[in-house]
Amino acid sequence: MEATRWLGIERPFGLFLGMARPSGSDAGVTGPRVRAAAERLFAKFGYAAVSMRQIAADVGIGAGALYHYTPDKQTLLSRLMRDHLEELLDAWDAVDPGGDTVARLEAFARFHIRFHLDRPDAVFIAYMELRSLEPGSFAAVETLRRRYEAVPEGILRDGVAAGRMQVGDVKLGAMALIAMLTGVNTWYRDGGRLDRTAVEEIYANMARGMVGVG
Amino acid sequence: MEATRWLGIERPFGLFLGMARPSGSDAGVTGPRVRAAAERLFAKFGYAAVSMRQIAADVGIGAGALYHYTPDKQTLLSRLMRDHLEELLDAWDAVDPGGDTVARLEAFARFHIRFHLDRPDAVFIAYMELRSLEPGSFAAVETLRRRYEAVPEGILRDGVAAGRMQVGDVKLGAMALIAMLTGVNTWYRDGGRLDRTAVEEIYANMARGMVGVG
DNA sequence: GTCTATATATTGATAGAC
DNA sequence: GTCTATCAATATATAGAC
Repeated sequence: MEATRWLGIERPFGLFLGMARPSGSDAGVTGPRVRAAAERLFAKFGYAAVSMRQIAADVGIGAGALYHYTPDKQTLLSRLMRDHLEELLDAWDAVDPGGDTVARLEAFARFHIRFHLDRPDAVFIAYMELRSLEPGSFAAVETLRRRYEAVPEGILRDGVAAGRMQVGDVKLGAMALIAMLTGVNTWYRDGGRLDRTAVEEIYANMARGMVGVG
Repeated sequence: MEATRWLGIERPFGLFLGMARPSGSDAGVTGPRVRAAAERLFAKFGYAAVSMRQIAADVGIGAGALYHYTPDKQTLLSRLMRDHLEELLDAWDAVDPGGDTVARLEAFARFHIRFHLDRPDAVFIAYMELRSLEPGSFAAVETLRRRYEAVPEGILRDGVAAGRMQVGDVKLGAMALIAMLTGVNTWYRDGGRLDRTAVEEIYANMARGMVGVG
């Protein structure tokens, strides 16, 4: 059977199950690969420094073919950032233990470190490329970011109200906590002196001390 | 007198004191203006996104004239970063109170916030454009950054040795402290709910709690 | 769904006039 | 010290063949 016939003729999808797919067809898998390549390259070199050709080359397709998966470069960036923050919010909702405020604080600290260490590229982009967003996307991302900041803020407010925590200012305490925890991404490397669990434990203790938990 | 004569004829420098300078002559002041424009634009849009033409336009000269002040764009960036970190180290040496470890910790926290809030553009560049540096410049900047990290590390080590502080790991405590303090730059704005002194006070307290100062 | 070819704009850096 | 003109490279995005 000639390759040209394979490529040119439409066939019912089921015919390809378990078979080598014709090389021109990657329905459903190229999209995610474009996304992954963009995330990796944007994090490594910065949005402005990465060309659509670089992304295409990383995926293994031509530059023109990229535009079947995103209308433009800007949309590629803004979708990465929005999806990252929405996933972050959903993930916390799924693990929030509720109840005791000190327990929630510790759970938040451990969750934040774990989630962020698992996605260093997305985290870096979400913090560094805000300036590369057009106004509309920027506003949407800011809203999501503020919703996440409200999480530790709520925990601290409850903790102070319950007399379990002492902090000069709840809002500042939340910002300080997030900055401290996110900072782990700048130095942690797998295989280093301390593993993730040890790091989580140490930071959870510092988080407690920071807000006056005796 | 014709403008062409003013521009074309060399004159002793003293002749221009107190007079309007001929428009083509800015000896000694254009250099710093190039530097300032680059710092502002790199911080706002990112190194890769800023063109030499943009910098020149901001200064009010043509693109070609820029190359009298820097051999290339990369040198402009690396000099900004190195100078910033050297100034940071010198500034701490000038205010380090020495002696009591808890007093030094508080002094460091206040100093770090103050110094960084005064130079938001340089700080942002120093943290975000490491990836834009060529290997040689990168190594030099990393060395300076590590020297600064050694400051809080030394304070914590002394504090733990003196039994005044408790921290799970000295190195992690130093990194957490720096990240927490630098984070102020992401949200602080003059004229907001709290002024700089109030912010310094609150963060100094959180810093103490973080390392177990009772 | 991918390719090649291309339109149009912009980039960093240099040369030479004044 | 600044200007104008320019080179060679590269950018995003589109059009149309297969």
